[in-house]
Amino acid sequence: MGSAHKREKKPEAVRRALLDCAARIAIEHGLARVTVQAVADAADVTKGGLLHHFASKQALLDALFVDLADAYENEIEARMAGRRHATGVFTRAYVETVIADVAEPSSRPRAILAVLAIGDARMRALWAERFARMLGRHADTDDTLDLATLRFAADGYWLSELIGSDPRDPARVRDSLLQSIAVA
Amino acid sequence: MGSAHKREKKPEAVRRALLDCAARIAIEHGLARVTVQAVADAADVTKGGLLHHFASKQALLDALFVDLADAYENEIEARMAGRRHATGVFTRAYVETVIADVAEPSSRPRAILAVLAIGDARMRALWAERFARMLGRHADTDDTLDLATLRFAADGYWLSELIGSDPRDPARVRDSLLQSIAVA
DNA sequence: CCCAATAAACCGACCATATGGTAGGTTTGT
DNA sequence: ACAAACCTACCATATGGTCGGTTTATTGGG
Repeated sequence: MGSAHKREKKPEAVRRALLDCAARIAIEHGLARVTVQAVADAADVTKGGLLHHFASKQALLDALFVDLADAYENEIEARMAGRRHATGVFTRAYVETVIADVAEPSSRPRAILAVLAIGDARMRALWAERFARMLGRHADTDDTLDLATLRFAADGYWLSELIGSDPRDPARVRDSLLQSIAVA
Repeated sequence: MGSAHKREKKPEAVRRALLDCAARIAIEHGLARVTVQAVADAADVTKGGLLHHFASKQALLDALFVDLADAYENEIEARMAGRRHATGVFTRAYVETVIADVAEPSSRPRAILAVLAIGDARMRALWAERFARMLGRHADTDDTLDLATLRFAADGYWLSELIGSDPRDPARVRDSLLQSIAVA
């Protein structure tokens, strides 16, 4: 409700809340129900309040995309830190990150990212470009078809969990995939 | 334009056109732009005309879902026809079908299905249920984790092609996956 | 074989609501 | 006092949907 102007002002927190709420609505109910009003309500702010932080709905979604994509990439890079620069380092971190996303029911950056990217053609391009850059950075260690296939498998598993079509134990799938990297 | 009431009436063709146009808009521009008006325009019918065939927008999307899901399942079953009832028959047909979907730029039932299912929580449930049934029918030959992983890989590849994040040659990916089935 | 009568396909205008966005004011922080 | 955060009220448009009419196809009786 509209009482945020009487309480303490913490714009950074509100901005975060707006992004989080938009993300939650997107996974829980679908992209179509991510309206300015709905997000504002969920974040306990008025529409005007939201539009103060984000110039438009597009800006909101773009910001959400960037926010999630950054978090996602950072997580992968973080998992790579300290490991030997060898074949499959990137793929290993990638698989771990993707599987971790399905294991964590709340806050699923990957899932929301997909809902955004699949639902909107514009975001697809952004995502493709970003991913291509990320992959290019590790082309020397991870550009084989076999490794790509492992990443595909992780993505496919992740997709199946998002939809709920073929439930499998995350740990088992992860171990199975990581073992294949070791072999390759 | 609204001139369909002067020309020959072929309701079946119009119905198909409506479904096809809805599908096309969904992949090309995103689910958000699949409006009753847009679909009607694309199919060269008025809104009233569309609402005559489908009681509501939901009904349109539901029908599209059923239509695509049926076509998809039928294609898999068709690919299985005549093959020995042995380990991996279903997975083999599944992989072939999914890869064929990315190879065919026009008319991509799988892609549209995903756009629908990922974008809307309700459809996700429908898809999950349907897939579970299909899988259950072949549990005796295709319920191992290894085979599931191959299906995941096909899905992941397919997803990457939808977004355009990691382009690979379909035939190569397919052969690589099918070979793994033979081994397993 | 013709021709009403009936049903189905389709249109056009209209409606209520939801939506994204704007403008200007009020409250809080510095 | 000044600016940033936030709200209220408002606007134009888009959207899903309804309703009654018009056009085409089908069908049964003479």
